Amino acid sequence: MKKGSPAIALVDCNNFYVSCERVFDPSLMNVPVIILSNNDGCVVSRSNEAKTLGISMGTPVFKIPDVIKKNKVQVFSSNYALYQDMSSRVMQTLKEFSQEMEIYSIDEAFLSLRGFGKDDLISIGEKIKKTVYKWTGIPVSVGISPTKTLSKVAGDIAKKKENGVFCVFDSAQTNDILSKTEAVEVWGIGGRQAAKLAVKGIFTALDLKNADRKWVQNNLTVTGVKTVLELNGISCIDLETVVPDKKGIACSRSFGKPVTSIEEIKKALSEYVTTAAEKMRRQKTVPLSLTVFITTDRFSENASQYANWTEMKISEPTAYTPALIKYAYSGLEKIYRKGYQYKKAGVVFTGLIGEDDVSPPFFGEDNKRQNLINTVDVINKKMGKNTVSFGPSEREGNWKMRRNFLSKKFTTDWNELPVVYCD
DNA sequence: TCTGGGGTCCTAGGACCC
DNA sequence: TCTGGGGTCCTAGGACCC
Repeated sequence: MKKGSPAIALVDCNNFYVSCERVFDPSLMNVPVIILSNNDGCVVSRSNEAKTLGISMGTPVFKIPDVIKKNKVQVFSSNYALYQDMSSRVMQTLKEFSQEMEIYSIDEAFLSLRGFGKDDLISIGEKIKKTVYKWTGIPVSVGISPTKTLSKVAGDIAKKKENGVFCVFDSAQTNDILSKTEAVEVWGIGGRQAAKLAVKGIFTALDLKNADRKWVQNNLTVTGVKTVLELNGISCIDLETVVPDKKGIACSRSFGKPVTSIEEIKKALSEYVTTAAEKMRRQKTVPLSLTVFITTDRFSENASQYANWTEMKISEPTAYTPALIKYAYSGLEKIYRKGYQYKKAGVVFTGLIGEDDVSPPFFGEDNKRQNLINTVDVINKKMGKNTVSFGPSEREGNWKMRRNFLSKKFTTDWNELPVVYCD
């Protein structure tokens, strides 16, 4: 490998949500732990011990009571406030190792380590792992290669290595590991594409690497071609070092229990709009349109089903929460039908443009609104979510999310800080 | 009783235009 | 027998990711 060649590290937090819980409760070490999705629905994070028990990703928790009971599996509701905060700490730490970094998801980041030799890379990887663990308590694994796609493969192998680091650069070694990787495990290849590939006799990542590019272009589009190139060590998916503004912002939730009245759905919607509007203001954008949707429980075989959505143009684009709540209500009134048991509702804001790009810009009355909303944002940031809110003041009811196994906000609430006892 | 949520990118096909 | 052709823009839907 030449000096100055591209090297990309994928740093991936191991079983991230479980690891966050373990930082604050060491008794969870070495025992099976699972974290549930919103409403305590599905399993979304598993400790290695839980994986060994055969609990798979996405399993509805109500289907595995026996496994949980028999093996004393520790169960937690999702504590996103905690996970997001721990994620920021991990990312801050990673920044120490490279100026060029892409935060890819809550628990993954790509780092450019261009210019280092292979021996250096392994020791840098080990140092990253040690430092993140020391500073945050979160275990990570590190995969390093010339492209993002190969680094993802390397990262999977790193998870099984003692030092948690794996590098792939020379081509014989690359071919060896790709021959042991199924095509469907490659980043960007899902179940549908894998099925198409199988028909063509492409089963492993190595088969895919050597596939006919024309055929791939015609059947898997340019995205597939990029994947193939990256497997060949040709980097064509760049690091996104600046976070691009979101082009759409959505907020939707399943209800804790079925909801029938429009009034109660309005309570839910006003909270969802509030959340989405805060996000839009944070990136200084306003929406051109809003979609509202509602649906009954698609899993319920007995109940009668209904689902509908409506999209509205926002004539004077704004991220002012009360104005957007009004839009959402009017959309809901259009699609709501009496006599159904609703299970989920949501809002989607699309066509987001810079707040300075709207004409006319804020003047007069709008200026007052702007000041008000800024103040609300500051208070909520300081004192906690929904300290001040718009919409119905009463925010309880069937629609509220179930979170029966929630841990504390150890890092984001003064009243719930962990307590350390010393003799 | 009980089955998550939030994004991105790409393409086919329709509408429209000259 | 025979219907013009080519370009752009928009959108719905599919596929993927964590």
